[in-house]
Formats: sequence, structure tokens, C-alpha cells
Amino acid sequence: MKIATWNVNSIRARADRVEAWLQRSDVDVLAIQETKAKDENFPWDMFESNGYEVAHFGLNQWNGVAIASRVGLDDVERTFPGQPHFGKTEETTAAEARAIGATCGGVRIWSLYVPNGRAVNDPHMPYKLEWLKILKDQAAGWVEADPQLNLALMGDFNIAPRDEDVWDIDWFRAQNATHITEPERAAFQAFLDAGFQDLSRPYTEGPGVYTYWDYTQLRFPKKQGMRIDFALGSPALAARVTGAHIDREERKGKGASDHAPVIVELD
DNA sequence: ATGGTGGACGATCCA
Repeated sequence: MKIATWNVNSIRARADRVEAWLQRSDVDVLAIQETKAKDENFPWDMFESNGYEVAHFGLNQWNGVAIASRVGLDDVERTFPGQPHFGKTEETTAAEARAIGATCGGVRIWSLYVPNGRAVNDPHMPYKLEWLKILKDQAAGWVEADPQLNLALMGDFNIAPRDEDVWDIDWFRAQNATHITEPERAAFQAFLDAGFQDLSRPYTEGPGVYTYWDYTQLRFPKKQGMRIDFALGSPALAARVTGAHIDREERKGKGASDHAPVIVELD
């Protein structure tokens, strides 16, 4: 079984590329982020005509997550319990479309689009950190309740956990950039400390291995990227991993997303 | 002057 995660940066703008990629990648499950669409604009037919069931959570032109599966798609959840809302309270704001879960071929899959902190001192930064903490607490609880649970937390974490996960750590620090700060890295590390494993890194070791390249400044041809997309697995799922890769080819050419798919193979 | 790119929306926000 092959599972994958991919921030597509608009499912409508990327529909043809996503279709072609599904056909050549042969994945069983694809967790998608940044669909940037409401349900009424989602390309349901494209997935179904290629043999995939698909569940989508999209409220407006921002965010949006989906799971496509050809090995079943059950018990769909939109938002995780306690998912923080940006600003004020649940009474005055709605949770953003950043998390969708489903059980596919015996694996509990979550497609996650972690909030962008925007800037070190922006109010979106504490929102991001709280969002990750609640997710980690929830996910740890699911595994504690069922230690054999095959759980995959997949998506765009908007964090580069190690210095080697960005093309020049000194440049990032000089910019006072997000994604590499200590609190963000601690929020990521908390998943590992809770027993989750990074499923792709052992098979895609760096340095110089990335999942995202900014559209500007010729970042892709200059090999100046960031590793910010991950599949984290519960212990039972991690024990099944036989390989992983980052499909850097998909970042090439006109009309590419700025993120590449990350694929994990299970026995 | 500098987001120099790209997407959605609608004349601006987001990444």
C-alpha cells in the first residue's frame, strides 16, 4: 500500500497535473492540502473517474484539505476535536478547513494544513503553536486508547525541523524567518516525543532534500528549498514502512505546485 | 522598486 501527501496549491488550477500524477504514481491514498475551493467547485469527477473516492473539507478560497482513496474511505471527520480557531472564541469564529480525517485500507489518515505563522511576532504564530499542541495531544490520546492503531498525520507542517531542512539556515535567521524558530521546532518535536515517527526522512536523507520551493527567485532551479511536508506515523504504522520518496519531478515545468508530493510505502 | 511568482477573488489577501 502506498500513501502520499501533497500541498497542491489549488485543486482547480492543478486538476490536470493531479490527475496525471495519480495515474503514474499508483498511490492508494493521497492526502491533499490547499485545495482553495468550496465543495461546489471541487473536481469530484476527476477523482472518481480515476477510481478514487474523495472527501473534501473546504469553506472558501483559503486552505481546504481532502483525502482521496481507492482502498476505502470511512468515518470522515472534518476538524479534529478541540481544533483551535484563529482569534477570539468559538462563538465568534469558525474553525478553518485545515484538517480532515478518514480511515482508508485500515489506516487512519489525517490530511493537515498547519497554520502559517506569517511572522515571528504575528498573532498567527501562537495560533499555529496552539493548533499543533492540541493536535499532538489528541493524536497521542488516540494511540494511547489503541496502541495498535495505524495512524498517519500527513501534510504541510510549515516547519523545517532541522537546520539542513532549509537551503541556508543563516539566511533564514538573518530574515528573522518563521518555520525555523525554536518554538515551532519544539512543537514538531513534541510529536516525536509522543511516539510518532517521521516516516519519510529515513528514506530521504538530507542535506539538500526538500519538499517545497518558493515560486520566486528561481528557488527550484537553484535548489533552494525547504523540507516542511511530512508523514508522521504511530508506532504500529511506522513498523510497516518499507520505503519513501519525495517526487521532485512533479515540481518541474509550467503549472507545478510549489510543493512536491511525499510518498510512503507500507507492507 | 523589488513578491522579481502564483492562486483566488474582485480591485486585495495569502503564501
